[in-house]
Amino acid sequence: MVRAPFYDKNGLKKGAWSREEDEMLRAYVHRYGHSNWRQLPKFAGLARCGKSCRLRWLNYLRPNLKHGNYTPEEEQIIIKLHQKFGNKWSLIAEKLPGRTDNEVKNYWHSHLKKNKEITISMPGDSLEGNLNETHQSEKSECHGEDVGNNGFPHILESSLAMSTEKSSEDNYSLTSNVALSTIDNFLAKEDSVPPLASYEEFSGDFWTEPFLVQDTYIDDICSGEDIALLVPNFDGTFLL
DNA sequence: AAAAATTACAACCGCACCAGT
DNA sequence: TACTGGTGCGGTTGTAATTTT
Repeated sequence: MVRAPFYDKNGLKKGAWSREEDEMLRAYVHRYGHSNWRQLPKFAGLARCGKSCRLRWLNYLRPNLKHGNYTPEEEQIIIKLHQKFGNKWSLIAEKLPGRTDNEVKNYWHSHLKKNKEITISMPGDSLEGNLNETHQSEKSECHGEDVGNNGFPHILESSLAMSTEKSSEDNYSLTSNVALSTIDNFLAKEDSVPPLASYEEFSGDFWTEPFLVQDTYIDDICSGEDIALLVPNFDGTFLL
């Protein structure tokens, strides 16, 4: 389902990431963080461009990410927020702990876009008005002090309790009443909600503070001695 | 059973924004 | 003020997997 790996004219690898590359990137970020994505692949011993490393980390290797199995609640949030914000995927993803903008975007295009006509006819919504209005307020609301806030009640918890079966147009109608009331509450207090719980637990400032992980995670990535062999120093040498 | 069509999603690309100089 | 480098975001592509014919 991914592009076949290949090397471009500059010798940089493109396409699908191998397990080894994932482990190298994960181990490097774990050890040194990612203050400079452009330099990172060189020090990490990866034949990738920094942009590719960043994308791989953000969309796949980051801790606390969820993959697949969107709950009806999540589905409804995406629909609602898309009505409100339009294609502001990063903004929408902020409200969905463990989801990335890329994943939300993909999900929208592959699952929800076709339901748009149904969705926008739901009562209580003034789509155009909301879009214009919220895009105006968005700058201050989402790039200011309230960025990353998350008032949505227990998405992760409810996700676990819910069936893991993928949502469909059928359960869309079944769950919409309950889900929408929850989501409306969520959206109503959106301006005063706390930061993403999952990331807060992980680190006070995910991007600038040292990488903190659970023991299980460390055990996982350090289980093989090859990992230790792959961890480079900033001077270009490698730790053994 | 095979071919064709469709779906799902990881990854790439280009552009915009921001900070530093 | 203009330029440069780094980063983030949104759109798009490529292709494996799945479904339909």
